[in-house]
Amino acid sequence: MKSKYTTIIDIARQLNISKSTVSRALTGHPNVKEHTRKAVLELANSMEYQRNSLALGFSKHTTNTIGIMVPEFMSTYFPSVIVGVQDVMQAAGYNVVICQQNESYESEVSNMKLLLSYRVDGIIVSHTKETRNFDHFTLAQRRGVPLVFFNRVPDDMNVPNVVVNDYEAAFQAVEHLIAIGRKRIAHLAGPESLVNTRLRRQGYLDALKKHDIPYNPDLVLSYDLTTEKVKIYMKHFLDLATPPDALFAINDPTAIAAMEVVKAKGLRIPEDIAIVGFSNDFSAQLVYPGLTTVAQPTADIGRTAAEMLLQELKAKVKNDYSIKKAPTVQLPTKLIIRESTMVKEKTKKR
Amino acid sequence: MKSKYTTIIDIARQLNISKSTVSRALTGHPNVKEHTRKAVLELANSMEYQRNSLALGFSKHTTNTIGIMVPEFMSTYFPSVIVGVQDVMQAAGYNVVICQQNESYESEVSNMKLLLSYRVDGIIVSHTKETRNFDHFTLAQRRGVPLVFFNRVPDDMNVPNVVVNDYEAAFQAVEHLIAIGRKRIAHLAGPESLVNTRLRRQGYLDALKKHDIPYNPDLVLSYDLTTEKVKIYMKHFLDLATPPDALFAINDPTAIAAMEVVKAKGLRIPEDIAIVGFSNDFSAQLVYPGLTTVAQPTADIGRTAAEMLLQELKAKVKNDYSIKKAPTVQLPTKLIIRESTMVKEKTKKR
DNA sequence: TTTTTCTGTGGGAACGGTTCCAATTTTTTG
DNA sequence: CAAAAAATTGGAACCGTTCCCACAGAAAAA
Repeated sequence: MKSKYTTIIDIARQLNISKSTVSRALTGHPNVKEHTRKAVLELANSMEYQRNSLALGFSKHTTNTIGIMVPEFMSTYFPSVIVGVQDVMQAAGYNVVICQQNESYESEVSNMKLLLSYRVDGIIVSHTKETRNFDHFTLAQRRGVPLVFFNRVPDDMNVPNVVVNDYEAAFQAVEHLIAIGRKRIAHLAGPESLVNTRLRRQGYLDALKKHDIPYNPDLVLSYDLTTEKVKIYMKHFLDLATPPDALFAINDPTAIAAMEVVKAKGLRIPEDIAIVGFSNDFSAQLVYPGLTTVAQPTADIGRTAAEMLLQELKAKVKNDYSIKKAPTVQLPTKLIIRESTMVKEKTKKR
Repeated sequence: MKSKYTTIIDIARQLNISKSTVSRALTGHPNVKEHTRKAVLELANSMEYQRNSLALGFSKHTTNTIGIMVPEFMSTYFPSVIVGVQDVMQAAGYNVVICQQNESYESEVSNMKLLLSYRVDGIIVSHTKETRNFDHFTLAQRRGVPLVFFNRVPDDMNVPNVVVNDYEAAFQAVEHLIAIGRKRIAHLAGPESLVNTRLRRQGYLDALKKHDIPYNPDLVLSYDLTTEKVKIYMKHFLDLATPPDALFAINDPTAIAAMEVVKAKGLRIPEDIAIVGFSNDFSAQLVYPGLTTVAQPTADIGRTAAEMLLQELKAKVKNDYSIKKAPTVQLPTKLIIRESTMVKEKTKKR
């Protein structure tokens, strides 16, 4: 069955010239007579010719396409990183294909293989919460496909990455809670597998220490980020003999789910319990009361990751395989204070 | 420069057999001696062989990959449709690549060409708000690449699609506003280019008519869905001599932006103005007060679209090109009533 | 034993494009 | 006007895989 796509051979036959010439005319090679080029371009246009990227990538060993793999996109974090990536990549003449893992390690491995089998030129990644084995990533490296990580970065891979200072941001967030007079600060942490979890918890611990607040293990719980579970953990916190007067949550969905539980119990935010989240998801400003949270420059993260990948791609072409420390870029965060931690001045004045 | 990828030829050479046999062993062709197959699979494994999808697609004229194009993914609507699509497609052994248009017509055309140049087997689409010309879609059809639309469907293309009954849903939403006693119901509509806009407005108009509420053109505005503009339009509504006592918004982001304006003006929701949105975005339950809205079965929409595409792909293989009316599937919506339209019983009782 | 039917394997074309090299044509130069 | 140089074109190899065809050897049937 003849394919319905026009090929350069079709064009060549019609014009009675060789396919080499057609190819040259279409790719803008200088050595084609103006007359010929015009004829080719016109016919190509009228036949709706469209280059076959499969054949091209196959023959050139490069596809001008990069992949981006994200663990999920139900929060606004990853989508807006992606927008930043596309921004830079499109300007550089690259195509971007997006893969979404649904937080499943298995999907991650198969998406990785998919991208490699399509011979993408490079990949930008944030791994799933389940990922503990990084072989599928080193495989890409062995194949000479540059990787750039963001947000969730494997500990022991020497790979370029762009992150925020999770430690510092968490430290500041907790200090803010202390500054408004809270002493029993709970922390709902993420899964141990994520660097972010560990760094943010360390920030939490060190902020407590700096202000001579003893660390209470009862007030720290790790969980797997499935927000249904937040109900259980928050109930646990609130049922303690002396319940916490503040919560630092690993991210905004967690914080928001926690708020539901607090409100359902008839407690007031922030009077009874102040709450801080992380990432400044779109919904953080919508919930009632507005959620104090650490803003991340998502689009910038995407743009920076894309630029780093372009660097890698350029270095690769130049065969610059010098083994050096992979670069890490750290972008600034900003604590956004909203009602969930706002001491009401009015109440005091009256 | 030798590629770093293992090929079947590498394997054939090492085992001193022909590449045909290697190919057969790897693809599970029956005519291979068990002994040979085992040797091939083992060596392939240890050499980390990974089939070259470019070569495969190129040679077989089919890629086992479908594309999905969405206008944006900052709201939760499209991401959750995508999850539904992936669900079905992965089970059917297809890969899914995602393209995002940022509501730009130009991106839509170039993403379409990208997908076609990669010879995807089919495409699921929701077009941008800017799209008025559908040539890039008919091009795909001429190439024999089946399309399935959802949510935003071109008017005059005979193409399979899955939608909700926008008319009916809007009708119900407005009737609900009338039921709680509202008479001056404003409508912030979307751009004229979208079918959804026209259907929902018709639902709005007919609900008014049914309840003998005269149509007031001052209370209906079309806008381009850039939420910054909502401020202008809402101010206009609220500054009318007799301002509206209810708002039916084209979608949830619009409704939520409108709520901001209303609250900033010191008016109460729903007492002064009741508000209804559309789609039941994740944020609809988070805003204060909770937003009444029309829930769409997003994951089902994705799954259904995927199943329809699989049908098309199957029909295509069987060379079943009978020209018939393309199927339309309509999925049910559900009006979710929250505080933004909830008459407070308590207040009455007291 | 001879013929027929399977099995397993190898060889080579095909897919659509790029690219290098050689051949041809055109232009320039002496 | 011939020779040299430059411009333009054609031919063929190549990329990795599938798949059809041919063929050898083994097993089954005659």
